[in-house]
Amino acid sequence: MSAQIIAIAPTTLHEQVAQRLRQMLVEGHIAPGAKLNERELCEVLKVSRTPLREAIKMLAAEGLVELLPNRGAIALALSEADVLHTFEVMAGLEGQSGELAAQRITDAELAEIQAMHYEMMAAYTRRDLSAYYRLNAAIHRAINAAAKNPVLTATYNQVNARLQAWRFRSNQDGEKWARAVQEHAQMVDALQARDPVAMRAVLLVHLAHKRDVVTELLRAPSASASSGH
Amino acid sequence: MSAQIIAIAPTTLHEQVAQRLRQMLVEGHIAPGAKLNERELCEVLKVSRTPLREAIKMLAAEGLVELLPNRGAIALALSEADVLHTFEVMAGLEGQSGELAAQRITDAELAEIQAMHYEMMAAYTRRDLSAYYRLNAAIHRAINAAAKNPVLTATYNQVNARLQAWRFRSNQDGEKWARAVQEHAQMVDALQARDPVAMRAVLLVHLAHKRDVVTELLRAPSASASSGH
DNA sequence: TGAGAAAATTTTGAATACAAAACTAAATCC
DNA sequence: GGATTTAGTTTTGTATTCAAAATTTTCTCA
Repeated sequence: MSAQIIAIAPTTLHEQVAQRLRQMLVEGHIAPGAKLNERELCEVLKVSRTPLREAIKMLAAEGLVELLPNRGAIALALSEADVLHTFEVMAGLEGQSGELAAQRITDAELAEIQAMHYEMMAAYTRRDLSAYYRLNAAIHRAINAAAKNPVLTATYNQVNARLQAWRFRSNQDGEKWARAVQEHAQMVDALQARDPVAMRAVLLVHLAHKRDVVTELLRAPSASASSGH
Repeated sequence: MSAQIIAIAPTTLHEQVAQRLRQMLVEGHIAPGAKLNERELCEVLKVSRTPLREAIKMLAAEGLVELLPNRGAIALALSEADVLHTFEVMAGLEGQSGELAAQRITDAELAEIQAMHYEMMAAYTRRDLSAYYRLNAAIHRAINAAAKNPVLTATYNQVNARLQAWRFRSNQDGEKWARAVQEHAQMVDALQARDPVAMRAVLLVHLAHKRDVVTELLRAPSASASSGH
């Protein structure tokens, strides 16, 4: 009881600041390429520069911001080539996640993923984009967890964070959405069959398609206006 | 000319401190699990606490140290399970590196890797462990570079850094050393044949064997005494 | 008017100062 | 004597201050 309170207890200030900045970057409140003004952020976050700067250094190590010596930090702005490279790595990590998950998933974990899959189908049927995104992310997280490798999970999350700003606004059209849903069904099948090879294959295809959706969007100049939230 | 000087020019202090700490951690000058005393490190590195703390935060984000709220930082101390998990991820990343390298390597890059391979064979024949390590690392770096994916390279380097402290002292016996050399020959063959599947397979095996060498060492309590340098 | 130089301002980088938490050790009590 | 409490010290976390670099603005001169 008291142990739980301690576990939840407020962490250090720089940790909290890092968390909030991460959120602001991922949700696009700080635009890609935008300068992180220390004075401004101090006022917004109500902290002094010391913990703010420590947080910025952490985000730099995570690859979410870039440090320019004597010029502060700017929010990560991925070029198209960067996006392709990042998706390539993500595909490898997701593929491995799936491969390991198929080997290590428990019946309970599988049942939960199946349940979330049905919920996602419901959201898809209703064209409820917000719920769909939430469940989609939860399923991918669950697959990752089923791989039972915390290092893989951490690496995956870190690389994935850099893409979140884009995925957040990836409003795919009907055909591609249907395709993604179908791929998700194949994932559940592969997990049920405990087939690592099939699982890896599905996830590689799935990520390649996600990549195509994002790069298409990247080429459309009106991209910045669209958002599901 | 002057542009090059500027490019090499001294970076910020926290960046330099991070670099030196990284080195100290990887080379074991700071033992795994040891506390990073800020006062001490300030004196050793001749800097104030501000840039030191910023550097420590970066290393924490990289996973080289662990932050304990109100207790400072300790050097990463991997359990055997951590090492296994890390090698699993490394295998995936190296496998992908090899796969991509086989598809994208240029003739010049291949020639250089072949040359380094022969140099490594010479070092092996002379049982020159130091030169062997250096060339071995250079070859793996070259394969990674041939994959032409900077995100993959960065991810690989970051995960790999956590294992460096162990590899540094992985004094393998004759039989395993011979096996590793043989695997390297297979890599060169696979690259020459531009065979991504074979390349991936060789690297997965190679990493599995490296993992076995390190875990064996990890179980031997006298591990801390041995070192090749 | 406009390009370039110089001064003022802002902003970042680093050191110092202060506050709070954790650790150490002495002292007290049973 | 041993355990516990309490005072003292150390160490970490955060705020503030100082210095240097970069940016902006103003001024000068063609």
